[in-house]
Amino acid sequence: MRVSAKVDYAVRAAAELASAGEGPIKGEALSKAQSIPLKFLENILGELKHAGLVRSQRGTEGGYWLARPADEIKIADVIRAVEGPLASVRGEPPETVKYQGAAEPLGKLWVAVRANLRAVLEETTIADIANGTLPAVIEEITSDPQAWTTH
Amino acid sequence: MRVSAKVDYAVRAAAELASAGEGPIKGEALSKAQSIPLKFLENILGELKHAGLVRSQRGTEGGYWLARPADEIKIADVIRAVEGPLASVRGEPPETVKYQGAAEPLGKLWVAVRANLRAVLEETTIADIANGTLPAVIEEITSDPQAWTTH
DNA sequence: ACTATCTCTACTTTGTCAGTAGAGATACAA
DNA sequence: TTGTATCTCTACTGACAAAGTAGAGATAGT
Repeated sequence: MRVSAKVDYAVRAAAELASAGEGPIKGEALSKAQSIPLKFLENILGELKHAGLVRSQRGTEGGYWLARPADEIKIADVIRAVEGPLASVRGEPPETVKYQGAAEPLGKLWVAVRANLRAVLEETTIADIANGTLPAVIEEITSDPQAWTTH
Repeated sequence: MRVSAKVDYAVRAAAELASAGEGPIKGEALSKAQSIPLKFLENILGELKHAGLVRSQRGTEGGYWLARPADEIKIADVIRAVEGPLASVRGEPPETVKYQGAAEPLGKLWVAVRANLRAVLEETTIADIANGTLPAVIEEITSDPQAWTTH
C-alpha cells in the first residue's frame, strides 16, 4: 500500500476543514495550514466536491466546507473520492480474480488484505483525526511497539 | 493497495515452485502453468533469486527452486523482494511522517494500516497458498460475507 | 562441440504521479 | 455596475513506474 501525496493531502485538508468548524475556509488558508501547493489542493478539493464530501462557494466570502458532519465521513470515503477503490489486484477487484493450479487460494488472501484495510479505513472518520480520538481498534493495533518498527 | 502484476506473478510462481517439490523447474514450465509471459517471469525470478528466496541452475537440467522450505517464506518476503516495503506514505515509512495542526494524529492511522497489512502478509506463507490451508486468522477474516463485496 | 537453459542489460510503450498555468465563472462589496 | 476575490475547469508538463520485449552472453549437462 502506497499512500500517495494526493490521498495524504485530501485527508489532511478534510481534517483541517473539520477542525475549522462552520464557515467557509479559503483554499489558500488550507494550503498554508497544511503546506499543500495551492493549485494541486484546488484539484483535490474539486474531486472531493464532485464526490459530494465537500461544498464550496466562490467570491470574496467564499471557501470550502464539509458537506456532512465530520463524524460521518470515513477515511475510506476520502480515499475512494480521489483514488478509486481501496484495493485492487492488477486493476480488478480482489474477489473477481481467478487463479489456477497451485495459486488457487490466492484470491482469498487478497480479499483478506482488503478486509483488513477496511477494518482501519472504514472505522476511522475525519472527526477522529481532527479530534485526536481514534477508534479503540486503532489504539489497540498501534499499542504494539512492533507496529512502529520498519523491520 | 494495488497489487501489481509483478507481485501477483511473483507469488504465483513461488507457489508453483512450492507445489512442484524438489527438483529444478524450468522457467517455461512455470510460465505455462501460471500463464505468465516468459521474459517477464525471468526478470521476476531474477529478483527473487537476488533476494535469496529462489535458487537456480542453468543448462539442460536447469531450472528454479525455492531456496528455503515453502513454509518459511512469507508472502511479505516475496512482496518486499520485488517491490520494496509493504507500506509507505509519500515514499517514506509510515512512522517517520510528521503532521501539523488538525492532521496530527494521521501518522498513527497509517501505522495501523501497515500493521493490519502485516497481520495478513506476514502470517501467510507460500506453503499455505500451495496447500490451500490458510492460517486461521485469514479464514476468520474471509468468513464474513461482507469481505467479499465490492461496496 | 552442441544445446538448453538461466543471466544480464537495455529498450519500448503506456500510464500514473505530482504539480503548474491560465482563462473563465460567480459571489459579494462599493 | 464595476471591481475583486475566490472557486472552476481544461490542459499541459516532466519524471517516474508498470508491464513487457529483445537479444547477446554465460554455463551446465550430453
